[in-house]
Order: sequence, then C-alpha cells, then structure tokens
Amino acid sequence: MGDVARLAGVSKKTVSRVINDSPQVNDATRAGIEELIRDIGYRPDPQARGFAFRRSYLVGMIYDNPTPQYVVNVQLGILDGLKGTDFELVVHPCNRQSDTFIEDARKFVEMQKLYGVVLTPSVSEDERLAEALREIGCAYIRVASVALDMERRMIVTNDRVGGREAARHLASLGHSRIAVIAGRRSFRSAHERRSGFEDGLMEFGIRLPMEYVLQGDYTFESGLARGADLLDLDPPPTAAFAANDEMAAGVLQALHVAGLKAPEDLSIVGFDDFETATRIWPRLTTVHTPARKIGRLAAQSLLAFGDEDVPLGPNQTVPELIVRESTRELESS
Amino acid sequence: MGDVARLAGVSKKTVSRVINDSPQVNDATRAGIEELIRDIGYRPDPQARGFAFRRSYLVGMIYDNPTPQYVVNVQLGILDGLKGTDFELVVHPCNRQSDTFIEDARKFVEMQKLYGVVLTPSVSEDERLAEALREIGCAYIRVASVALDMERRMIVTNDRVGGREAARHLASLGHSRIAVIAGRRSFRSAHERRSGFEDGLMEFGIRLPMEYVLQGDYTFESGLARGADLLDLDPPPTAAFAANDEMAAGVLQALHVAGLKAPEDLSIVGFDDFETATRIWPRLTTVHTPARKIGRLAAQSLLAFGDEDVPLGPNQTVPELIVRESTRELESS
DNA sequence: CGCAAAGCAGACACCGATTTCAAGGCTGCA
DNA sequence: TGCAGCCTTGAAATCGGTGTCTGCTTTGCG
Repeated sequence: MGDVARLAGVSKKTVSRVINDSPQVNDATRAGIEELIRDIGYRPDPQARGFAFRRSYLVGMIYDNPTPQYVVNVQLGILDGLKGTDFELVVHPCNRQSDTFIEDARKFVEMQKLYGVVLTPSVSEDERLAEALREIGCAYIRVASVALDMERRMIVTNDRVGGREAARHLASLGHSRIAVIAGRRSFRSAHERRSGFEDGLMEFGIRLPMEYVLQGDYTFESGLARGADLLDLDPPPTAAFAANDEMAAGVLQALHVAGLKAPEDLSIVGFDDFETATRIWPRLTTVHTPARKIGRLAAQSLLAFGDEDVPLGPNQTVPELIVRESTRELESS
Repeated sequence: MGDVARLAGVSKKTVSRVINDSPQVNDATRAGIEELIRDIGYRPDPQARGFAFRRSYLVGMIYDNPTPQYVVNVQLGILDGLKGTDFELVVHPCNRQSDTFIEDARKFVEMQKLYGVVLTPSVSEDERLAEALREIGCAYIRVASVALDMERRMIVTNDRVGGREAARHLASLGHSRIAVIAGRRSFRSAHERRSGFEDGLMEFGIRLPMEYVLQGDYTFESGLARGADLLDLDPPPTAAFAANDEMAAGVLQALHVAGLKAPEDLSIVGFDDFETATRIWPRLTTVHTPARKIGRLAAQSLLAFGDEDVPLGPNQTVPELIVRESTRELESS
C-alpha cells in the first residue's frame, strides 16, 4: 500500500479511504488512486486488513449431522454468495451432543474472529448457540424450517409447505390409507414436515390414525426398520410419506427385502431430493430442498447483515414436489 | 500477551519464545510462564500471529468434481488431522476446465497466505497447479491413485490394487465374460482402476476383449447409457466392473429399465463405496476408498511437511473390496 | 583466577492495514 | 476583508504478535 501511496503522491490513509469507499475523498483523487491500483495490480492483504479491523475475512459454516449431499450443496451455495468478495469459507462440523459443543463453537468463532457464521439444522435450532454468538457479537444466519429469530437472521425453508405438497400428491392419486415415518423428534423440521403433511391430508378429509405414524430418526436404518413395521400394519397402507429421503430409501429397501415392489405395492414420497433419490429404483418422488440456493441466500444475508440500510433480501425458500416413479395412482380394486 | 509478560515480570518476547517452543528459554522461566498462561487462560491470537509470520493458520482444500460423499469425508478427515492444532480448514471447490483455474487457485492461496493445501483428484493431477504452488512456496499434499510427486507430498490411494481385487472377486465367482465401464480418460484413477482390473483378470487367464470395454466418464448418466449398451453385447457379459459407484448405479438402473435384475442377470462391482451403494437394491459390491482416512493422513502430512526431521508418516492407503448383493456366483448353466 | 563461549532476556523495529486527531485549503456569510 | 466551518488530507499511534540485535549472566576450561 505504501507503494501505491508514494506513486500517487498521497498518504497511505488516503489510499485506505479509497479502498474502503470512505465518502471523505475528493472524486478526482479517488479516480486517480483507483486507476493506479488497477494498473499496479495492488490487492490489499486481507490478513492485515482483518488484523487492523480486529476481525477476519472469513465466514464459518457450523453444522451437525445432515447428509453429505446437503452439506456440500449448502457449502457451494455459500461460496456462490461469497463470490466476488474477499471472503472465504471455513467449515466446522460439530457434535451437538457433546458437552463442550457451545464452548467449542464459541472458541472457533472467537479465535478466528469470524466475520459471521451460517448455521444449518440442527445446530441452527440451538438457542444457547445463538445466544453465545450474540454475546460475542458475531453475525449469524440461521437456516431452519420456521422463523426462530429476527428476520434478518433467518433463512426459512418452510418445510411445512413441502409436507403439505406431499400429502396433496398422495391424496390426489387416490390414496387414503397413508403411513408416515416421522423424523427425529428433537428436530424442528421433523415436526414441520409431519404437521404439514397432516394439513394436506386434512384438505382431502383424510385423517391419520395414530398407529399409522411411525417414529423414525432420519437415518436409513430407521427407515429400513419402520418400513418393515409398516408392512405389518392392518389394514396395510397403500402409500407412505417418509420425512426424509434416507428413510424413504430405507422403506424402499424394506420392500425389496419383503419381495414387494414400489409403487405397485406401496407408493412412497420422501423429502430432500438428495442425489441418491435418482439413483435408486424406482426413482423417488420427493420434496426438493434447494440446498444450494439456501446457502447462497444465507451468505448474502450475512454480508448484508452489517449494513442496516441495505433492504432485507429474500430469506425464504419453498420446497417443491418432484414426481418420479415411486408413487402412482391407487388402482380402484 | 502484554498482560502475561507484565504479570510474569518478563518481556513480551520471552512469552513469545515460550509459546513457540523456542529453546532459548530457561526451564524455570518457561514453567512459570506456562503456568501463568494456563491460569489466565491466555490464547495467542492466530490472526496476529499469522500476520507477524506472514502466513495464516489456515489449511485449504482444493477440489474439483468428486462426489459429495467423497468431499465431505475428506473434509472430515482433514479436520480429524487438524484437531488439537490451531489450524482451520478453508474449502475451495473449483473448475479445472476454467481458463483462470490456476490463476484463481494461486490467488486463493496467496491472498489467504495459506499454510498449506490438500489437493484431491482430479486437481491433484494437475502439474501446472503443483508447480504454481511450489513457486509461491505453499506446502501441498496431493491425493492421487499413484505417486506423482516426491513422497512427502503424496497420499497414494493405490486404486490399481482395488481394480485387481474387483477382478479377482468376479473371476473367483466363475465369471469370464466381463465388461468394464471405464472412467473419464483424463483421470489417472480411471486408468489405474481399469488396468488393475485387467491385471486381476490376467491372473485367472481371462482376457478382456476390446468391445467389452465401454467408455464412461464417471457420471451416473454415462453409467446408465453404457449400461444399456452393455446389454446389447453379443455374447452378453455375465458381469461388469464400473470404475466408480455412480456409474455402477447407472448400470443397475439400466438393468431395471430393461426389466432385468442384478445379480441374477448381471453381477456388478463398483468402486468408491459411496453411501448410495448401500441404499440401492441390490446393495452394491464395491471397492471401498477410505476417504476420511485419506483426509486425515493428508492433514498430518501437511503439518509434518515443515519439519524436515519428522519422519515421514504413513502416506498410502489401500482400497478394500466389500462384498454385498450385486454379485454372485455364475450358475454353470 | 581470567577469559571466551554459550545461555538467556529485553528493547525496538516491523508486518500491512486502520483509527485518531489535527491541520491546511476552500467556501460562505457578515 | 475576516472568520467560522466544512471538506480533504496526512502524521503518528495502533492492532498482537515475531525477528533482530544487543547486553548481561552464567558456564567451561586452561
């Protein structure tokens, strides 16, 4: 920077002002310096800059256990949103069950003086974490199925809507005996997806008996087990909704093991649209979660978080039903 | 740091020496300062430290297009290897086809003054990138199927061995008409996996006719297409080896579409053992690639790279065959 | 006992930016 | 013309550590 200042015949401070878009600079001076910077190819050192600002040019992503597919896509989305800025992404998987979870996250953020962090489910649902971040003054954006915080701090994914779409789809295909495999109780999304599904059924006047609701935990294994249970129900359901694709894949596998087939013997709808949904057979009808877009919006919100006057950008996403081959019209036998 | 120095009655420099394990410190002084540091809970600021050192406490991971599953696992592995140090991981997906690929990567490393980077296939195979990194003096570890660089800079995954194991498996099940769906030509791993497979067949005196080698590109879609092609071969193969699981899943789906079944109509072996391998039906017999371990070893090698005297740790991994339900003994009909 | 070498600790500059504070130039108004 | 006050700009201190160099002690050995 010294070089630039010397060549421009001004002080380092003035160059600094130009770089930081400080209004206190004469337009002519500014133009000259900007041109010089371009010619010389000068790039301010983010590390030194961060040092002086007492914060870094790093954005963190803190996440717990979601599927790799989701993690990678959100990462890509965040990087999309960061493109063209000097920010880089630091990833930080963690274990929410650990006693030192909050401690660790806090240390991570404080040590690296992160500019901000993106929280995805389920860590995004942790109030203690949000409070700790507020306490240390770190900007954060929470990605969750419903609004849990002030608007500027949220990306809301509206999982409830997705659940409703899934129900409408099955109901409109003529199904009425429909089982649900719910997600992990402690996850907000599990509740939203399920109750959205019930809303949708209600529209068609279908009620969901308690014995048709099986408790899963979002893992493939639980899908496999509950899928097997589901086959023993009497009368047997003609369709099933699994709260995520992992479990839906498990149900599908349970069918295979039992020598049955989807969608002939059972229509299945999943949730998430992870990559595997198109790899399995039949390909899964599912509710698409726009993970990459979510990441991008989160990053953009984070960058805008500093400026009070920047109008709040879009911070909602809506899941979308993708119909494939795992569901079909109920034969009126 | 000033506080610590004052309380200990020494200069900042001495505290700095203690922190950096400089030998020039009296044992008694050191012990006293260390205790004080612990009591006070002082943690040196990595940003300031990095600033003074003219490099950061950040490790980068540069990768191109591998599957999410692989990316996430390598990330986890790197973080395993970094645990307990002050280093954090910055991710940097990129597009190797882009004209500015080298430029971008270089800028990324230089701007952030990365301590080092881990390169996974296929960017690990790019000599221009390696050279650029050497030029700017950034430590790097390349993860690749064969040694492409000096030992300290490599994690070798020995894909050839995996290919051989796959061949041995199929051959020992009695198959001899075996098709191969090769990976993208420009990827070193594609060559290794295929030639390892041929080695294995050779051991059993089986030759691989050219028309049984189909050219894929590692994508699911190519697996689907080549899988369909494969069914038209005359005489039809009784088994197939796909150079990765994505393509193997594609072949499986091609079978489904054609109304055929694995392993009854065709035994299939994949490569990678990505998560989906156990989600599809039949579950895929495949060659497991220890992605997380690879990441850990890479991180450890990177940290050790600085010390010439640290003995070289393990830097090889060996793929392992996992037998599931997509292969079976050839019926001697 | 004396002197050279090694061991240990501190003062100070420095990394590359930013903030603080003050000063110079110009404008506007009396 | 004179003076307050805004716009612009710069010099110096600062962020939290590390490198260099110097100087005082201690140790080793003839």
